[in-house]
Amino acid sequence: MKIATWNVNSLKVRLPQVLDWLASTQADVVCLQETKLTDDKFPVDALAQAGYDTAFTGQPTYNGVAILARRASVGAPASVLSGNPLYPDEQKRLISASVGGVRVICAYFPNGQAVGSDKYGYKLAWIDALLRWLEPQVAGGGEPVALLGDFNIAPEARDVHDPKLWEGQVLFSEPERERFRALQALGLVDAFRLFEQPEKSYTWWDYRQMAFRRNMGLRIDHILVSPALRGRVKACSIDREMRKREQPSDHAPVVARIE
DNA sequence: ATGGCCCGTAGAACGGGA
Repeated sequence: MKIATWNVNSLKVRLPQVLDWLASTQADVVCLQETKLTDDKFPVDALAQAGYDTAFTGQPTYNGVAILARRASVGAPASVLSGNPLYPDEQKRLISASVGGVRVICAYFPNGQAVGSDKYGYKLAWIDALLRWLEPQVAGGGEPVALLGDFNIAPEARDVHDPKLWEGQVLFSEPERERFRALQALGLVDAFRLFEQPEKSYTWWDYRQMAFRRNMGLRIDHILVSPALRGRVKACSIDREMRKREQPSDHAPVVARIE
């Protein structure tokens, strides 16, 4: 089973690319972030025609997350839950569903804007609530858990093109990295780091400064798996191809293969 | 030295992203 996460930065704009990418990768489960679509505008039919059943939650202009499940291989998303019951939030950043025997959690962590800002405080509180909600799910004897999404956290120096420049900045500040470690302390494992990876592997590059061509990026999109899945992960990689296209998302997909 | 882009909502700039 191939599972993936991709911040598409508007599913309306990116739908043709998403359909192309689904056709070429044949991913079984895909978590999307920043759909920026209200539910009435979600492209249910186009994705169904491509072979994917969907679960989604959105709002005007901002945020929005979705889980796509390849009907022929894993069936439709089941037991769909929008949001975190421990953190009522009008921002649509979280959706989870059971797919292919895995509890798939699709998350769009808040950006935080600037360290010390209100949005930064919201980011930390949002993650703390996520931790409280996840703990029993990861520890419990239920379905194995996969947490996929745009975490808006670069966990280590090697995940940042210029760690000195980014030290203390939002996305790489110590309180954010500490929370990433708290997710790991629950038992969740960074699938990407289970394998030998190229140096300077990133998932996001600013649209400005020709950042992609210069590989000035951050690794902020992640796939974390619970202990029961760890041994079943056979590969994990960043798919840079879509970032090379015309009118790309600023994020690249991350893909993991689970046996 | 600074900021340089893209998207949505607009129906011009601006908030937000990261």
